[in-house]
Amino acid sequence: MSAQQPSPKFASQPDHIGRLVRNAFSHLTAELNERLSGTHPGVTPAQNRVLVLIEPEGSRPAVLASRAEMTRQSMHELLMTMAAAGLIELRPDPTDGRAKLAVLTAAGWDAEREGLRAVLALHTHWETTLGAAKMHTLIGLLRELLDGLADEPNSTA
Amino acid sequence: MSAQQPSPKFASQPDHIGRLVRNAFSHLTAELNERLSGTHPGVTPAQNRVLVLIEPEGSRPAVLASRAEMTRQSMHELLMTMAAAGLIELRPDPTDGRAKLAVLTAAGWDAEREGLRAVLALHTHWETTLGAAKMHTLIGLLRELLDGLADEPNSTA
DNA sequence: CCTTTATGGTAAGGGTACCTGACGAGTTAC
DNA sequence: GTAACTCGTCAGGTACCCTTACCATAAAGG
Repeated sequence: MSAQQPSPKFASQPDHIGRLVRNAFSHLTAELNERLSGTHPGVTPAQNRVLVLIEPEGSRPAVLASRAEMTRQSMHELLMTMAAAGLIELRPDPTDGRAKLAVLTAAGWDAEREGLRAVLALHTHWETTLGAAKMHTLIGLLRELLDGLADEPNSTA
Repeated sequence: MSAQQPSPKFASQPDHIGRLVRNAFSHLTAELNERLSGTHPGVTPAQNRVLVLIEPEGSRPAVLASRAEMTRQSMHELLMTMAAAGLIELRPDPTDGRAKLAVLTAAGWDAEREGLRAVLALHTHWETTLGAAKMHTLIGLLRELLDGLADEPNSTA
């Protein structure tokens, strides 16, 4: 079976971009989870992402789904959970008998603000760790990379 | 319920570090998935991560779990799936009656190599998009950030 | 030797976050 | 008015994690 273990392969693989981005993401979610654990325990990362997508007037689930790049069904489940948690309210859309509107409750607004505050704290933390200048460079490079990738017609798009 | 929608809040939130890292991670997984979809359809991201952790002589599930920073149980499930898929083989550890050794099969070695190749291709792609010099800077900054975060005694650690 | 204590795997049961496919109800276009 | 489309939603499934509990083996102490 294991006919081939020629190279060390275990040491021959330092930090590549994949591992770095993955680890940064891990740190990100871990730190955000921790920062939010004391305040709104029930608000999951996915829910937090949805919170900031909901407009003040209320948003349609299908619109949110496309904004968040997921299926209507996934968004539906997320919204049901959030409604059960009291973060949003689902009311019928007066302009369309099929549709509904997801609107933030007071608790939802609070949760959203907490989430943004946590992101800001994370930013500050990382900026302290890395230094303001380097942080600025890092953000610029990431943005440039993502813009570049988004502009490509082929592949993942 | 929605008693407070004072600030625009929808436009007032540009690219922060959280969104950037998250998006980079999304691009990463999407691109890797696509690159790997043609070759070994059954190898999931989590499995790929485990593949590179298995030593040539075979590794104990408990060791892999701590390396991957998950519970023994989660690693166990992952390994069972991978064994069913023919990527690894679980044999009893001759030096410890309780333990088992996960060893890569030929298919496992192939899958691992495909994974690494995909990461390399991704690196090349991003390097092309961003430019070699900037890519180098980006990698350096990410590594520096992660090192800095890892050195901190408090919080997430 | 024999018993306590640690450790390795694993069975049972949960939960989140996604997916596809199908369907009825309402809307829009012809 | 009916055909085509879109909306939310039900049903069912997958990947990847978790805690709790149990049993077998191993190691260490008396």
